[in-house]
Amino acid sequence: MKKKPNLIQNLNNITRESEKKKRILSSAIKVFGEKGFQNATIAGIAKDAGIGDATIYEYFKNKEDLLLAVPVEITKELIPNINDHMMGIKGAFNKLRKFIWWWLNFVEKNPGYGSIVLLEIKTNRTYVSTEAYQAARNFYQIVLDIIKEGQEEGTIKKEIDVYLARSLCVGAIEHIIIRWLLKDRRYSLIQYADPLTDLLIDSFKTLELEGSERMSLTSKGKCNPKE
Amino acid sequence: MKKKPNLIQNLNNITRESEKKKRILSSAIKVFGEKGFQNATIAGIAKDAGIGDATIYEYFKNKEDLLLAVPVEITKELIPNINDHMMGIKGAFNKLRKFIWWWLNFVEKNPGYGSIVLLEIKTNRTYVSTEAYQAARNFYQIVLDIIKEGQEEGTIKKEIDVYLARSLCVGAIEHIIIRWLLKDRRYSLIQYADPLTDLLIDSFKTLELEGSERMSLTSKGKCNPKE
Amino acid sequence: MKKKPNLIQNLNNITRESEKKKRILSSAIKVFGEKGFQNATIAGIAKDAGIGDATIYEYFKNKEDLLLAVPVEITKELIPNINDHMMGIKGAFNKLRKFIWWWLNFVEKNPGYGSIVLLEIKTNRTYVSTEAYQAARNFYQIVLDIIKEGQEEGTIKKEIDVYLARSLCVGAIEHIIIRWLLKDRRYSLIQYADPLTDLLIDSFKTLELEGSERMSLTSKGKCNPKE
Amino acid sequence: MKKKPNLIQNLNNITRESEKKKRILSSAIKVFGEKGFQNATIAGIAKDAGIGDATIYEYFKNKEDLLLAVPVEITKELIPNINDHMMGIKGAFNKLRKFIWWWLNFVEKNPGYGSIVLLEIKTNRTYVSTEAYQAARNFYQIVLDIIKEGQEEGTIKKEIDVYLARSLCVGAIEHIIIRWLLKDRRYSLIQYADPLTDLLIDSFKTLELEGSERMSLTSKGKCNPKE
DNA sequence: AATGAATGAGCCTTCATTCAT
DNA sequence: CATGAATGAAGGCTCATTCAT
Repeated sequence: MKKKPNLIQNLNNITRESEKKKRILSSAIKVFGEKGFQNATIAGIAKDAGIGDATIYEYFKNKEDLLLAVPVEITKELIPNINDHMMGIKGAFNKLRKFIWWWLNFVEKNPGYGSIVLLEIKTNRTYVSTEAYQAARNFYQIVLDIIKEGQEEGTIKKEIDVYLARSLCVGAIEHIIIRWLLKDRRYSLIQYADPLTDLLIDSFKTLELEGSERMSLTSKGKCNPKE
Repeated sequence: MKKKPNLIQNLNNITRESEKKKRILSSAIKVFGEKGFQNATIAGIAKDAGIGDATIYEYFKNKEDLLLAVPVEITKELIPNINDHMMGIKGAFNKLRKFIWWWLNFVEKNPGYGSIVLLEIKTNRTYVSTEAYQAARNFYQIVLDIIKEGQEEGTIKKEIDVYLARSLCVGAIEHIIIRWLLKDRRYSLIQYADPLTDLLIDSFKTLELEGSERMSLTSKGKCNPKE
Repeated sequence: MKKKPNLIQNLNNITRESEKKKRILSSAIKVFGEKGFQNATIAGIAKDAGIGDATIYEYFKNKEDLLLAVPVEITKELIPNINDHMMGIKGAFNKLRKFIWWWLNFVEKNPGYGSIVLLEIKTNRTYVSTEAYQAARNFYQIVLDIIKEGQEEGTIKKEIDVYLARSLCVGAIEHIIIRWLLKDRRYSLIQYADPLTDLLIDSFKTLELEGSERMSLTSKGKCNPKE
Repeated sequence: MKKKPNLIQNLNNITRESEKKKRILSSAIKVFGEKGFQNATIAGIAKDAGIGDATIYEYFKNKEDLLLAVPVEITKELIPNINDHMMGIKGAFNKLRKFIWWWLNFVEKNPGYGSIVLLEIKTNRTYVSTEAYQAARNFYQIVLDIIKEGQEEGTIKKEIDVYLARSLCVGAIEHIIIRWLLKDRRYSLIQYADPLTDLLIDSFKTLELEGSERMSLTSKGKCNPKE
């Protein structure tokens, strides 16, 4: 009674369905990101998406499933995207700098997504074992790879535990992001990219690097060559 | 009928009232810590404390008030305690090492408290402006003071932004703790204290320190004196 | 599975929704009327209406809103109804007699509604400023109009304060009804209609009317012509 | 430990006890009158009386018992008081005028008591069979006696049903009082005494009285002497 | 596929009442 | 007597989920 399906629409069915799914996901990011998981309602997300409540259950098992779908789906696009950005960059430290900048920039542009991952998913006991949690964490595999690369190329101390080094990177980034998310968000996130990277490089770099490679890394000329 | 009062109990009358409040807080830490705020119930906390549901409302305004009371009350004891532990320690890096160890050790012994602060309070938009949130964050003022002290004594680079440095410390510590809280907690937290401190010192230290002070700091002899 | 829909039901779709609302209102009148507002429960009303508890909240904001909806909704039907009954009746006293009879008769047939208006709404401080209270009181505007009409036609003393006269009418009617509601309700209310009207007419009438018009008013020949 | 009882205090025990009871009753009238039965709390009444919650239960069985004690106790003082005021007044109509004035005046001076009787007791199904309800209603026995006296002395029509006549009086008085209680109470109640009495007298009086006795009753000279 | 009306399960909170002191 | 700390019982309300259309 509502709309007669025709051939073309049927042909497009597959894509159209995923488009509606994306619309739901988009509204979910928005609403979950603004209100948090508990305070968000299915009705609210459905209304934002311009669909009926029950329609959400056509695409997602339940409210939790919808929340968890966010990082799973988004990460699918995120990792190719960051990999694309990484191409052509040489050296672990240059890559690290790029990654940190890229991540801070992405969250600043997509605070809803950042909220969901950092405020909802990553601190919820029940989500540790889910695919969503893995997806979010796998994202940081990139950092691990960078550190390993640095060790292989000799710029990062070999005696450093790579997982601890990753914790240092990720912990600092996330800490800065979380503070920003909880505040008024009026200041820019990306301003932290370079200073933070500098600190991390100082922490990781082999001693021989002093005064040499680092020079080319710091944009602000903060480094102090030995002589 | 429940317990025969004796002289000592009578003498303790004044303290006994606050002891019941402490019993509630203790159960709140346990239950909130295990199940999270949303999944915890007042009935569950009351049962754990061995009291009636309504009694909780004699001491706390509501469920949220009880949650927020946890960091407020505990921090009151925590800061004097850590200050006490800090006494007699010389040098910013030695203090930092001690602090990290102390904090990791405390959370390992009190995972419920850690859960409440890191998983409930610190990532909740609605609690940002509360006294509880401030109490939890004020705890890290200690780190800030240590960093400033290091800059004054010349062991920490003066060009470092102290707040960024604190974010590095706190972010890393919390990241390690959160992972531990969400996992099975079967491994020890304090094992990260020294390696993490080493990484942070490398990040903060003035270049001239190479080979001198740091030698005495690392217990594991990881440092590489320039020769 | 519950009931097979047929054509007629489909045609009634629009009305069916308001029919469910009416069913809730009907149960609310019954339960509130029997137990009073405080002792009535949403669960009880829902059960009486044969629906789930939550369904009530689809149609009414909360318990209080449901109570207050009763006079608002009912009065909408009541006033046209009484106006219809008044048509074709000449003279203020004849109208007054009819009104009193109609009102007593209505309450006798709908004691639940009477209870809600007279025992819950009209004696509750918090409901004075509500639409419900106004609706219930506006009903008595009819009495005011009758009295004014009587003064214009010369049958009711012009020096009488119309509002005081209304208080006399309404106060007496309500007093009789309240007593009936609180008793076993085994006696008939409408028996009071004529005697009460006679008393009121004696109170209101201009002196010249003695022995003339009133004769035709009293059905029971109680009047005593002057000789 | 709190206060040492001495002989004199012990001797006064009996009176002191009833004084405390009166203090509780006084606070009950105040709090019940202001907030209504449901919204009033035992704690609130106890606080107003300057005693502990549990003390109320030393004098009254429960909250309901305390409410119902109000009219029972007060009426004990009220009826002798009004009887005292009635002394020396001749004629049913003069007595009626006095009674109406006295009652309106009393409520205006004691709105709390009026609220309890008219808003809580007299409209509550559960209190119909209580002593309190009877006490409140027995008060109006006075009106009944006045009407009977009027019939005996020939000033009130003998064919009037005395109970209906009482309903007319009581209904009108209470209606006026209830409106006043629910409004801001800024206008005076006693202004209604004379006009209302005049209306009632017109309703009750035997026809022969026209122009004779009524002359002396109406203060405003509204009467129309026969010649 | 899409919907929205219907719902039941669940929990916080209040407060009259009691009892040990 | 007087008390206040302790409590159990009870109910309104929300919202994720379902199902008939």
